[in-house]
Amino acid sequence: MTDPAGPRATPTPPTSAAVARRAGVSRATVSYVLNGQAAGRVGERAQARVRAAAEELGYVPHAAARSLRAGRGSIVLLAAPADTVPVLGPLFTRFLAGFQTALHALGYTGVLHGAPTASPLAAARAWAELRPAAVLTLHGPPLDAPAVALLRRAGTAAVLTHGPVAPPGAHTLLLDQREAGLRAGAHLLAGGRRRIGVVLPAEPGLAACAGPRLAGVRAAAAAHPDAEVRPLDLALTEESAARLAAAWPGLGLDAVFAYNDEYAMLLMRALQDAGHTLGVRAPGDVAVVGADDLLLGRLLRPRLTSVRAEITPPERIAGLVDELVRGPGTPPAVHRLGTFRVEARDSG
Amino acid sequence: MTDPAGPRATPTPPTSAAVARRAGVSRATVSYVLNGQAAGRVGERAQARVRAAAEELGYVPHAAARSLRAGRGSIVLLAAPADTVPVLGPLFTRFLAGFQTALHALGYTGVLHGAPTASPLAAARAWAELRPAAVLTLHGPPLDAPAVALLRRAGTAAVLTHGPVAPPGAHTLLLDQREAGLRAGAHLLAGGRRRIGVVLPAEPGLAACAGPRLAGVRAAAAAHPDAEVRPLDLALTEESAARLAAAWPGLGLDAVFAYNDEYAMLLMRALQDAGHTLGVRAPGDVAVVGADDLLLGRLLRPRLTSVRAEITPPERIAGLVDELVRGPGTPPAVHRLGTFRVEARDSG
DNA sequence: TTGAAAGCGATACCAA
DNA sequence: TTGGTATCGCTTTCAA
Repeated sequence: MTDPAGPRATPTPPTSAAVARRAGVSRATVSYVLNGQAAGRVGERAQARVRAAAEELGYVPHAAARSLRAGRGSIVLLAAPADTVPVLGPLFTRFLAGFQTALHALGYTGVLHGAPTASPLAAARAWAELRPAAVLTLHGPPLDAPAVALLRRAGTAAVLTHGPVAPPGAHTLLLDQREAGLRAGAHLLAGGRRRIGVVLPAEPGLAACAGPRLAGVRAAAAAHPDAEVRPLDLALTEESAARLAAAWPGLGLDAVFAYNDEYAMLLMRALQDAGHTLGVRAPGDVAVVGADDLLLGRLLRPRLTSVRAEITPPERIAGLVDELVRGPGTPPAVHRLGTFRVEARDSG
Repeated sequence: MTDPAGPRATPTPPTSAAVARRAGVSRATVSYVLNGQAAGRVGERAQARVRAAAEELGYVPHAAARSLRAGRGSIVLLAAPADTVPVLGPLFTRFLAGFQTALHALGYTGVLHGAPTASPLAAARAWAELRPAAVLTLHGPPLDAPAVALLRRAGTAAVLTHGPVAPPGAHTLLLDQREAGLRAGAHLLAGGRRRIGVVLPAEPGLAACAGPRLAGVRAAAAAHPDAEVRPLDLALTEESAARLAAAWPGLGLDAVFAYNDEYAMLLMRALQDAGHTLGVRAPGDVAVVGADDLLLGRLLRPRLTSVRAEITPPERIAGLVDELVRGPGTPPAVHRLGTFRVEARDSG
């Protein structure tokens, strides 16, 4: 009579005590053997018996109990507000993949926690419950001072947050979005453009990147007395793009930094579609620069000029985290997460 | 003399005992108050003192201790092999975002764990250490029987795995990739196409989807005695696409299901670029169908016909997980994660 | 070479 | 209405 539910969840999962009983040794011995501390302490025969018993029972150590006893957990929390994860794109997910693998190699469990969070403090509280060894934020609203203080009080050895400046006690992971705008602006200005539009996405959650990018373009323009920068609202829909395209002649712009390759393509396409009636040619009359260097930018015609982030290898960041966790006294510093450069192609 | 490291990690984070001392009550009382079990047990004044003390100390309960005591954790593990996360695209990340929010509302902590996956069993072991309330796999190699058995023995109340068929003890989350191929094939056949190429991505990690999709197209073609299906290898590079395009006249195909909008776009572009010399017009001579309904498919000209997954609302899946966790006896069943339909546009 | 036992933090039973 | 206390699973010190 087989159980229709298959192998059922045991009322009590096997513990190290169960392994000890089965192997005929004490729980201490089991612990030594299974953690590689058995050299010179436990006999060969006993070791073999313990390993066999663990195998047969399907024993898996209880991470919670272990970290409770050890006083420190091995979870590294990658925090990203749930509602912004989708828009981060392949750049973020690729980093994430490499980072988790690297952390695993160092003995940590990297975990992505999408915070459904009103305030940074509420998010920090939720994270602190897990007593993570480290917390990193890469996107969304950066941690503020109270949030950092809470995490540190909860024993988080390393707190790293993105953004231009970190609150006291937190390290900074710098992927300066201003730089993206700066590079795009400088590129366009070097190409002789002077009246630059900057797309501000209407989508929520992108404002955190969009603001600094705009500021970067402004900074680049400051060097040219005759340059002008104008923000443009755009949602990721064809209707919104058509509206913006229709208004284009009145704006008198000769270039646009479109926040992102997708927005860039959307806008460029709308300008092309409406171009005949408006007398605007893209990219002839208006240079278009995107960002993130997505595949689509290379496939569409004209090929899209794009600002690309060159991210620090995930292994390096993982190594940094490990260092900080092991030396919790390390004074906060700024760590570059990457830099930006322009991949010049046909659109501008 | 302020500490340059800012608020330092306390040697010992505040515990419920600390709160109890500060409030002048016992640990039990603290527990009652902070868990809403205080009604009719603890006096108003004591409650207020406890809450104040917790606030002042920045007390955050220790999830490990709690789940150790409770016997079950509140973590819901979303397992996705790290190396395939990047290729899942916005569809997956959007689902993830909604799912984590929904889980949070139900009192769970949804967490994405990119498995450094040698074998399903090794991955399962890593997950089991966290004693999650539930484990879901949505992509990559599905769990096999030993992996499921391990998780269940470790007390995981609900194990849900994707793929056509689940091992004993696991529920099935069905997003049948065969259906994608079936719909694409049926659409092309209905349009009069008979010699259908099916792109098999060279990128690792996609084979799990690609195989069933090909099988689906074959199934659709089985209804037409004169239909023919031919697999095509393609990597996500312009070189690979150019090679395939150059070989195109010899293949004699009048349609292609390109796995994905990106591959579709890449191939269509290559065919257009090489079309003049080859005498092949896309989409005239060859209909192109993509999948995932990415934005770029709508921006491209001609607009790309695409097979789109309509995913079950994440709240529903979260509710299902909650149900299964609370009724661990529930016999395994198949739960649809979504269905596919064709979004017909200009390319086929 | 092995075992007994303390204790990590939170909870819930039972007694007061 | 409250407090003492056993307990969850594991590690580690100390004693045998």
